[in-house]
Amino acid sequence: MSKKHEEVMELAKRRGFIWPSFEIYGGVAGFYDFGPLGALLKNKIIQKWREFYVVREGFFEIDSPSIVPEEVLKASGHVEHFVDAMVECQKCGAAFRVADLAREQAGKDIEGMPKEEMDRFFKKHKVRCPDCGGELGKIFDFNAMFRTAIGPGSQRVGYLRPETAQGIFIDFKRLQRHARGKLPFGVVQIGKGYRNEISPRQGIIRLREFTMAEAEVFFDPGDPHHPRFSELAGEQLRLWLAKDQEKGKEQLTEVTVEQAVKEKLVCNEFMAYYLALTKRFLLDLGIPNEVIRFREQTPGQRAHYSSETWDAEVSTERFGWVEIAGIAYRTDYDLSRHAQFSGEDLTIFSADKKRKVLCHVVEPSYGIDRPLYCALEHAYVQEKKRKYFRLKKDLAPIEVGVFPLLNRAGMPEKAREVYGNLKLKGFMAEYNDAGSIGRRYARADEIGVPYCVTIDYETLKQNDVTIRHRDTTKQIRVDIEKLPDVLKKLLNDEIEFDKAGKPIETTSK
RNA sequence: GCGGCAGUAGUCUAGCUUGGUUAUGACACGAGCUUGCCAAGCUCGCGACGCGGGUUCGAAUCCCGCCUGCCGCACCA
Repeated sequence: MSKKHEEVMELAKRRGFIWPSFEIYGGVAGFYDFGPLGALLKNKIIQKWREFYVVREGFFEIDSPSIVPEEVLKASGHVEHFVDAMVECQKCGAAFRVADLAREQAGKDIEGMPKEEMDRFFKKHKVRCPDCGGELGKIFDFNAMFRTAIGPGSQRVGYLRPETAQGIFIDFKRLQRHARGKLPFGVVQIGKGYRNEISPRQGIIRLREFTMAEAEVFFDPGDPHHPRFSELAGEQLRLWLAKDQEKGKEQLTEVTVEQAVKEKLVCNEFMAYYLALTKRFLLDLGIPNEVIRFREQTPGQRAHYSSETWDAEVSTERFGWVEIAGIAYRTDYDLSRHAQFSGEDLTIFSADKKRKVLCHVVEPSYGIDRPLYCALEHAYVQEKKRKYFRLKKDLAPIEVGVFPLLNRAGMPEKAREVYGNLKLKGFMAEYNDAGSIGRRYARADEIGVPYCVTIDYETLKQNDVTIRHRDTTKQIRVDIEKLPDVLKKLLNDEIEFDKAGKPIETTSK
């Protein structure tokens, strides 16, 4: 049992980052709420992701429904691959798709049959375990999508989306027009996805409802060159190749992005580019390089739509290597399926306008909840006297704490004034005058507040304040008029702490 | 989903074996006092037996079901 995980979760729970959902009704496994600080943190992670993919990559962001009619997910292959009735052998424990066994042993297609009927059908046809001949257990749904009915009456079948990607593929015709027919172009969607896990157990790592951020990059399969490949070509990647995994070798292959493509370890520039971008994103969340690796999925592990997939994994104390993002080469699978099922022509003109092509897709797909946990775990610091989240400044839910040194001589009033001004300037600030100054610093550290401003006797005389740095507990003095500007520069890493004001010595008891 | 163990204030915890006063303590939190910089101190206060049923005169304590968590198995497209 990992002590760190327990401490991180205890702190996260106590201070309002993460709570089990539906607690007063006993809770439901696989669901977590983000409390006030957790919601702020999550939004900052999402915002950072937007900066990477929407601002810098220039991808279009859309927002489509999370309830999806059945035809879409039939076309995408999810109905076939997600909603399987399963049965387990009671003797050897092997699990099988009910539909497969019925076809093999009774020669009948029972897809869509109610479970009770399937049970009767299995008894009637004496279906046994194909591996050991053992008795089979009760039939159960596994890993199903959440099913629902759209509207009354006819009850059109719908599902809660298992991924946001389909919303993008569905809109392809309008999106490519929005891109004015130019290739490549990318589209992203950030939103909830749903997977009805059988027994989610790893806390926030395996949720039944989770936030995902997905990008679909459309390109001409005849021209798989990323226009800005050179920008990331030199980035180092640590790859765990499928062939090494199959041989049971733990060894990682360290190459540059450029080498990865040249040596055909990664199938094309788009895939390699987004591996590198994913690495940069994780580093930017404060996750150290040593705990990041890219694992190539073996053919058996890959989803039905993918011909090559790399998982970005982060090592955690509690859960080992955790998949944070998947970079999948979806080929033209989705577009061709939707073209086929909808009857729409989804081909477009190639860059040279000489050919009609069906775009290929590379998909960097991220969970948001998992990196949030990883960022917390890797930010958690236990020092002699204090334990706190050393969150990156641009992730900290509260940016600045404002405290009066003492509750007398007009200090609280002055502190509230400073606090009010900082809020007006857009800072996520918190005022606290409870207990002693030391307690306030400790409470602020705990939730990762990078800077604390203290109003003391000097403030009242010379209109300046101290700023305290979370990581070093060092302090500087800064004029109140300059405070917002200095804080902004500090938070943006534009200035060094020691040079942002006059360093001061404090006398502690 | 199967088997084993567990669940007491915001957090940690005593009590459970052997049923019986107003459920223990600490920390945290709030108010007041105090306090010249890193969880100081004093006073007061808030706050819990996971949910439901059963046994019993009486249940935190014994029994059953459910929920949740942990461990193992299975599952994780």
